[in-house]
Amino acid sequence: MLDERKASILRAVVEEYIQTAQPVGSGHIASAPGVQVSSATVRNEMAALESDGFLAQPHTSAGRIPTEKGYRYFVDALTQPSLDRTATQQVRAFFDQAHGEIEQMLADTTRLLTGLTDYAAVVVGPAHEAAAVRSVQLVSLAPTVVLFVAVLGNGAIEKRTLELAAPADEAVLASATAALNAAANGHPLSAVAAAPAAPDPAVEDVLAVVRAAVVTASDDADHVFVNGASRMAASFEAVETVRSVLTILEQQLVVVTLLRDVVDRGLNVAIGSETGMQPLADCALVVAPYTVDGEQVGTVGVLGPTRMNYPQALAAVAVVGQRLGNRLSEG
Amino acid sequence: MLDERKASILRAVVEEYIQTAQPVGSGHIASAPGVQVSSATVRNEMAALESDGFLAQPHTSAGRIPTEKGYRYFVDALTQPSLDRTATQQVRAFFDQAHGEIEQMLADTTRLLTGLTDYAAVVVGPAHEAAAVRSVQLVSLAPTVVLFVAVLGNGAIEKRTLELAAPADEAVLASATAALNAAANGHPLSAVAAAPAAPDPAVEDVLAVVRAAVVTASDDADHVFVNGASRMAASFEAVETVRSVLTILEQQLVVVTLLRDVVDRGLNVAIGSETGMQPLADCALVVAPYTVDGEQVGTVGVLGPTRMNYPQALAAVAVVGQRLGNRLSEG
DNA sequence: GTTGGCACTCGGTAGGATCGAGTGCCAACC
DNA sequence: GGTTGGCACTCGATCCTACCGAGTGCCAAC
Repeated sequence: MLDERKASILRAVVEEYIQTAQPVGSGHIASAPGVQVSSATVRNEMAALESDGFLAQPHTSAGRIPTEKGYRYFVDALTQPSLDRTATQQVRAFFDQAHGEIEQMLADTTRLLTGLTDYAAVVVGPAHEAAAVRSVQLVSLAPTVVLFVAVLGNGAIEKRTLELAAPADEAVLASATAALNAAANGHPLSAVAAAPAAPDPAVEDVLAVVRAAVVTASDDADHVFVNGASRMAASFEAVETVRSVLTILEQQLVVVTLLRDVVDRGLNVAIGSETGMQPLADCALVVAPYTVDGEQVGTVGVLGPTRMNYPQALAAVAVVGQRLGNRLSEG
Repeated sequence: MLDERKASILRAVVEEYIQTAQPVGSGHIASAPGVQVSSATVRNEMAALESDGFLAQPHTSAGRIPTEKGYRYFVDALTQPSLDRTATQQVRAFFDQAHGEIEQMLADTTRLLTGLTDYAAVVVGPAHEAAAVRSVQLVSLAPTVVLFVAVLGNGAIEKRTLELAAPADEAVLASATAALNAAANGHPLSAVAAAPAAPDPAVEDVLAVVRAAVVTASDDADHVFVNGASRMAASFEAVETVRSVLTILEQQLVVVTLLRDVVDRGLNVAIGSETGMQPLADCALVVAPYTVDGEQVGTVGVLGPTRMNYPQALAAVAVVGQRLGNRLSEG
């Protein structure tokens, strides 16, 4: 698409702009290592890159800045980037000591990612729908209030508060619990809905409530972890931009959908309008799905300005996603 | 402390400044309702208020802005403020339809508060330490990995992943579970640690691990819910201020401590340096503890700029805290 | 095709004038 | 004696102008 020289000039512009946030002129590029032509030639090439839509000029007598298309080309042309030594060590250390609750671990993973990249990090956890149920229990909280608790194979817990029409005594709850365990154990949570009708009407009443409660899907939002939103404030000059981006990050459901969309499109980077969200026009999103036991169950990602350090972010996200998947597969 | 006229001038300045964010001059005050003196008199009074430390001048020929001391006086002089009709309705509607998981409800409460006030909202949930255990269960996740799950009386769940030295079979876990239930049922979680030694060494091995795991206090951070951080970006001009405030809000442990400190000092408003946190110098925090069954178990609050709408924020926080306590007491 | 040269553009900065909101002070007033 | 109108003064904000310089596009020469 682009000849070798145009490509390397584009790369130099992107790299310089990422670093300085200033429009870059032909002079800087000409004196950059790897470009052995005069600034006049660079100017010609830059003019061509501009008319091809890779670069833009804020105003006539300024340098060039990359367009979304320019960033896109730059990213696509990247060779598989790798993390530097200390970062690799940091990731290794993190996953070596990681333990305990899966939620805690996912939350800590966002912290790891913000630490590595200095951008906002997002981790979408495994949907509970898929995990096998290990144990189900009904616990009475008040005469007509019962808590349904399901322990899933990955250590997550799914619970629902149930309101019963009539009080249920311990014996009823116990036999309902037994029936639910029989139906669900080893199966996904939805199997609870298939629990067979119980002969005892009191027990059946309880089972009916449980069946109904289980089909209302657990909120996706339960499984999103966001960290480092404050880093957005360091990425943008305009407080209004910061506000609108933060507003997006606060809507967990939107965040999940966003990541899912990007992953489904087979991308690992979404730049500006590629995110499909107008408030993220000045942002770029780098994502990587992770797999547990060979199955893609979640996503890790970072959100930063379009002028983000793509090589570093890509490497960090890829490595963390990989490691997280491994860690969850053993756990 | 201040004579009637000074007080009403100070009040007028604070109200005007809260609304406009501009230094307010004597002219505006003189033409304000409730002040029946000329601007010259107002000037004299304002000069006095300044030398008493209630007002400050950004520069010589500008109007006055309130100091922390000025805000403090204003807040202390407030008569118990009340919410307007629509807001009251909103709160009532919210708590009427509130149901389900306690965590979900607390999270939704932060949304209610940001909606009411347009400031960042914080809710600290009841500590799990105090709640009575309703049920305890050990669930095997992997040969040497067991999940300890305790259901608490308020519907919350406390869980710990345990690593056993040796695999434990179902029978061992069942009898350990029984022993734990006997020890803990109806008592706070810490009672688990007092479970008597079991005769069977295999069971006792498991119990030992559980006892050890339970004493490591569950993280306070589990119980903090923050919402509306994006509103901070609307409150400040300087992106750097926004960043530092967001950084604070991201550290859940810091937020809990902050609220706790303020409540412990018996305050319901902490202005600027009263928060004790340098990055919050331009912020004010309005808090209210809430009680469940007569006992103070948590806190709700909003964080905004020092020039926040104190009457509204105080009313919202008070009402929401009250209602939340009631709701949790019945639940 | 590449390069040095050159006229041109235009944002950014600095200096200067002006404006006006607001002040402090003072003399006059009730 | 407290209050008030008047007045000189201050100083940030705004606007204008000049100027600088980084950067451009174009062209003729290599």
